[in-house]
Amino acid sequence: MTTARHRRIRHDHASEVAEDYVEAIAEAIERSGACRAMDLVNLFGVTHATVNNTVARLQRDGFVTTKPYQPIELTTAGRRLATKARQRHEVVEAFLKKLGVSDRAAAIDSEGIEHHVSKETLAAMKQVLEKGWPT
Amino acid sequence: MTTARHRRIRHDHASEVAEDYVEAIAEAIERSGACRAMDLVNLFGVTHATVNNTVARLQRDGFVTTKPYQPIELTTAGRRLATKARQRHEVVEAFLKKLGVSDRAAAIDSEGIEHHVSKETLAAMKQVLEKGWPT
DNA sequence: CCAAATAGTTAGCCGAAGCTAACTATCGGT
DNA sequence: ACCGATAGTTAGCTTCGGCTAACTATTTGG
Repeated sequence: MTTARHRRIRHDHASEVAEDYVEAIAEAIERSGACRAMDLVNLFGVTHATVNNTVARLQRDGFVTTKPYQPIELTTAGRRLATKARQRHEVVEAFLKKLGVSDRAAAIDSEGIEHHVSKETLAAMKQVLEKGWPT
Repeated sequence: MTTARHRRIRHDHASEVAEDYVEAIAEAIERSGACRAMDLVNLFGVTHATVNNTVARLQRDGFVTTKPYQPIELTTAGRRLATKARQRHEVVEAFLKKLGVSDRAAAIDSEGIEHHVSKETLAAMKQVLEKGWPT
């Protein structure tokens, strides 16, 4: 029982970085047509070497494809994950704002929180955004 | 700018485990008078070796003291951190329940979320618990 | 009271996510 | 057309939070 809980926590953490990267890659592609490693370097504030490592893991796990000196591309699985992550992110951020939290704090907190929100909690937040506070 | 954000994320993660452990140690002491490594083994579903490593880090960082074959004790800093963590945890969990999330999901989600909730968001949640939904 | 069960320690391994340093490749401007 | 700047790669290191295996210490029950 506790083992399952524990594995969940570890796995969640392992995939958080993947979600963040894939989300960022999708955004970069939308915004500028392509995602270069430097976009991720600038966004996450890590070195190019770290971006390389992480993107290599994403490729290994089937979320992106890369060719030397070419932009990073998302696979179908990568696009799916990116969409899911962004939707969750948007709901959490909007919910926090509706709660009365400042834009700045909502932006920061939603980044951390989005990875830990279950389907059920997400649905409850969406409900509030659409229909207002519960009775 | 992004560098600061990044460091925050990394540091947050580093201290998440510390918070979880310290919170659990405080609970065990309250419940049974003392915290043995086995309590943490059972709670987190990790091996005794892992608990040993982690507790060693907690000691290095000044949150607990240990002596061979003795129960784990909290330092003042450890107790302070445990109290803070538990308060946050309780607020988040109660808030989710008030949102209409099931007890089960609220318990699980609050564990992940509590570490990412800023003072401001926590205050907003507390406000809701005390005074009801915002207008 | 002693053996077995339980608890704690130590050593050595792994993968993830960071880093620096040194290198190579590509692109732009004169 | 070249050279410097920018971008990408590779190698090797660190810490954290996991693990197994082998050991030692303590507690407990027959």
